[in-house]
Amino acid sequence: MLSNSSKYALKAVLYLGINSSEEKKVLSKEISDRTNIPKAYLSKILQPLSRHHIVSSVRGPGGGFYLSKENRAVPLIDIIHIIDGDHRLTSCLLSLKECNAEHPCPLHDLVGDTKVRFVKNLEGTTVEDLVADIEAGRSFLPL
Amino acid sequence: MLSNSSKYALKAVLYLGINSSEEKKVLSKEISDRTNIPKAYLSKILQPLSRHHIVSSVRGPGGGFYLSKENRAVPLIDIIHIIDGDHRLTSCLLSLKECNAEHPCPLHDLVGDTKVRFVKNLEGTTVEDLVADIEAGRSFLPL
DNA sequence: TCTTTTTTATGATATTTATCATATTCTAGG
DNA sequence: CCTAGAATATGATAAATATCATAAAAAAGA
Repeated sequence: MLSNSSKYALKAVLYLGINSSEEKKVLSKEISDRTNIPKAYLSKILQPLSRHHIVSSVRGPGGGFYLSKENRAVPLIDIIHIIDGDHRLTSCLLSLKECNAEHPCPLHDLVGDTKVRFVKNLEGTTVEDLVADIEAGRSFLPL
Repeated sequence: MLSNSSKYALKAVLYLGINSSEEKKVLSKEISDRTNIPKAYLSKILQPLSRHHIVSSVRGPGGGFYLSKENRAVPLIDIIHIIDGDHRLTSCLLSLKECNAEHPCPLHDLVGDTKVRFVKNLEGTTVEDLVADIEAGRSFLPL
């Protein structure tokens, strides 16, 4: 469903959503320590996120990672697409190119709209939505 | 979601569902040729399926693989469990051990019951159900 | 401009998954 | 009981993913 890497990406972004701001930047080492994501691996994941403006970063002393207002408005699906590409989530259960609603593979109706709805949820939910849930105690920050 | 191996397993079982019977056994080579599953890899997948009585097999001249009446009544989830284990399908989206409905991770409600329902469908659907769909033209056999 | 702090980039290793190859066991038939 | 046809078992290789390590670039401050 999701690769390890995109799970880590989501965790890291959520950590920044809760613990960072333009004024309070966070070191990758801190994210790594608190979330138990291996340090060097995390760095490799943060790079494309930074390049694609999912997270913000400044280097040098006093630098670090943080989420800007714009970053917080990013839909979750973008994070997954950047890390996993856009095929992994949407492809047919049997990885058949020719499978669709009009010409369904045998498993097609077993997933039915469930996967479609899940993807729609990922498109319609932003980072700040999840941060709000965590801050309201409706879910917990994965550490 | 599903490993390559369990996709192959499902395809192979469906091929047998359509093309085999107690009287008409099928060589692994034929399955491989028709479904484009690599021959040696397919053999490795058929072995645990045979051991767990998901498919039937006899060796020696005139032998091969086939589905018995009992094999056809096997729910799909069994095939996936044998190949992938039972964690891959049911685990939390972020692979968090502590995630559940009362203590949900931030993504929990995005999947919501959709995954639960999918698994229920896999439990409630048998090989013969899918074979019937294919034979009735409601879906196609993946070749 | 030098040093330190931090991200960014690149490359190396390890682990898992997928694939290939071959030897072994079983069974039917001559 | 010998031979050939098949599944079964085991081990080797390749490719993808995850992880580790280090060097380079940028930015701030002295």
